[in-house]
Amino acid sequence: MDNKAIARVFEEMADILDIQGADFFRVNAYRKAALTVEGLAQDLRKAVETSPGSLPKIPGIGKALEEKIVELIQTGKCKEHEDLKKSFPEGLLEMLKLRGVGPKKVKLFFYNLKISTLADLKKAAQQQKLRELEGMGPKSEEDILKALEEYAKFSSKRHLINEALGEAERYIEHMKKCKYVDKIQYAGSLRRWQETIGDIDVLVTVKDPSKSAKTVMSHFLVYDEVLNVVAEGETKSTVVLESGIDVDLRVLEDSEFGAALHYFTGNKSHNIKIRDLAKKKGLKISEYGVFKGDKKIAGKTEDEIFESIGLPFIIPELRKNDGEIEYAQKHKKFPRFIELKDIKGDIHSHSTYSDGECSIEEMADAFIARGYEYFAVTDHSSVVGVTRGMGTKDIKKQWKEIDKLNEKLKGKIKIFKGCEVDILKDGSLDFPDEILKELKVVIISAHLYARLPSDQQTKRLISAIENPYSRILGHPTGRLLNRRGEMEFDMEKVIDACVANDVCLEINSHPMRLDLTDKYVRTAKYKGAKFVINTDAHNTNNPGFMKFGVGIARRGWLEPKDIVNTLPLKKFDSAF
DNA sequence: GCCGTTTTCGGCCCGACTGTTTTCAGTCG
Repeated sequence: MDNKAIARVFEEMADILDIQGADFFRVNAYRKAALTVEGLAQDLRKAVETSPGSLPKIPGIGKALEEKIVELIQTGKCKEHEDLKKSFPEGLLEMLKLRGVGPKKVKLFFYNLKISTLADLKKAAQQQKLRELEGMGPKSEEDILKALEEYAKFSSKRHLINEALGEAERYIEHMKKCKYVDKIQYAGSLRRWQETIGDIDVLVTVKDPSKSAKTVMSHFLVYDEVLNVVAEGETKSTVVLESGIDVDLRVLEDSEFGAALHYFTGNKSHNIKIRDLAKKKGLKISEYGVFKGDKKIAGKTEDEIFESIGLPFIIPELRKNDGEIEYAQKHKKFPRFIELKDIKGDIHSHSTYSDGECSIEEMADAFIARGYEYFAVTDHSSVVGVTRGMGTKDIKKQWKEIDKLNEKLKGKIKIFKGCEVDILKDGSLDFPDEILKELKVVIISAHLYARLPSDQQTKRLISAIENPYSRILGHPTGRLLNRRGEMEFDMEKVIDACVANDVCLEINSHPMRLDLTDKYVRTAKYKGAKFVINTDAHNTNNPGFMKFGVGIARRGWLEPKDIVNTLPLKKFDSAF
């Protein structure tokens, strides 16, 4: 049982306990533990193997939860979880996913009307039986039907970051057409550059709030793409867009903007910790500001908020209560993390020589437009049928074309010869050495045999990493967001092999991949790994994905020196 | 269930909006 599965068990236990009406703080402890376990880079299975019966101290995991983790790993089950499940029909938990339905309502429906599935619930709402229950009325029935429809339509998929960002930017453009809008900024998981996005939070300040706040709010609701208005208030409204994504708008006074920006950017557990710190200093922090008694002492900027509790500014990407607050307390200063402007080239791209949509020259123009000094063409090797990979003849033809283009584009951009060569089942590479040795950028990637047993997969990857021509391990876990999970292998051993063999780990910026992800990036950094951030561009628009990879790198605490393609051309050419 | 410069008990972030209510509980973020 891996970390993710353990987290799911804790989450499920929290849900069941919640419905049963268990102590709120106990329920919360399970939820917090689920989040913590899911975010851990360290594989708990391994921790239990090395020292059975005990785990390293993990914040939020005490004796009881630690025992459950050990039990889950050793037996695949946990007695208390099984017992809880027995007391409950399965469908009950799915009801919690409906908008506006929480544990109390599920309990109400189940114990009064024996409703245990979404289908039952729909029937009861249609037959107007829900309104007979305490606290329910015709409107709540209508809301339930709406929520069921929404759930069926959009399921529970999270949104890819490029889609969410596009929606946010278009919405903000719309808002800017309202003349009373002053400052406007998206916050939330999008501002943290999280890999997938649940909903979009937008904050605006208005000029002369008493007169114009209402106008701004109505402007928010009349956007073309709004499918549904979920909530509508004076300072806060929520809508669902046609694409299924929620947008929350908060209307603020200028003096509150920093406090609100901080509050709506941090994840829940970062915010709780910050508020807790403030409390210990005799202060109170809310989205409206920092208060000492009744007196407001800060709120206009985020800097003020951090300053009020004696911390340096924490970049949005780190605000997930993952050690950033403790680091800030201890060091009073963060290193300068990687930024988009530090990237000098993109060394993973495709052309019509394999599954790319554009010629090498078209790709070159796209990279020149981004101000890069170099890029690498790394088309696929032949084994992956769907990618129309290159054979030996094709790649030699490609070299000639690259040589010609390098003449033509001299002074504008340098094109490096490369290949995204497939890792075969036994760990050997899909091109012979005499080809590989001619290449500047050899990316080794696994596209096939994703389901090998973990041991065998680890061996396969390490054997490929040990090939003297390997330079970059491409999209290491092979996951596709919302579509398929990570390959199973021993990440720590693979990272160690990369460090030992001077192979860089790729942060693949494609929004569907974002692979490696932040937690592994951080582990790898502390093991001394080097990284590249690439877009895996298949057309001339894809180079724009670079910012997402940079976001992941920042979330993983990377500095420019950790990343090879921050090197200017000459240094890159001699050092890589 | 977790945790401790309020330390082994008694806390545990804080506020907006909604529907069903005549003052509030539930949900959400």
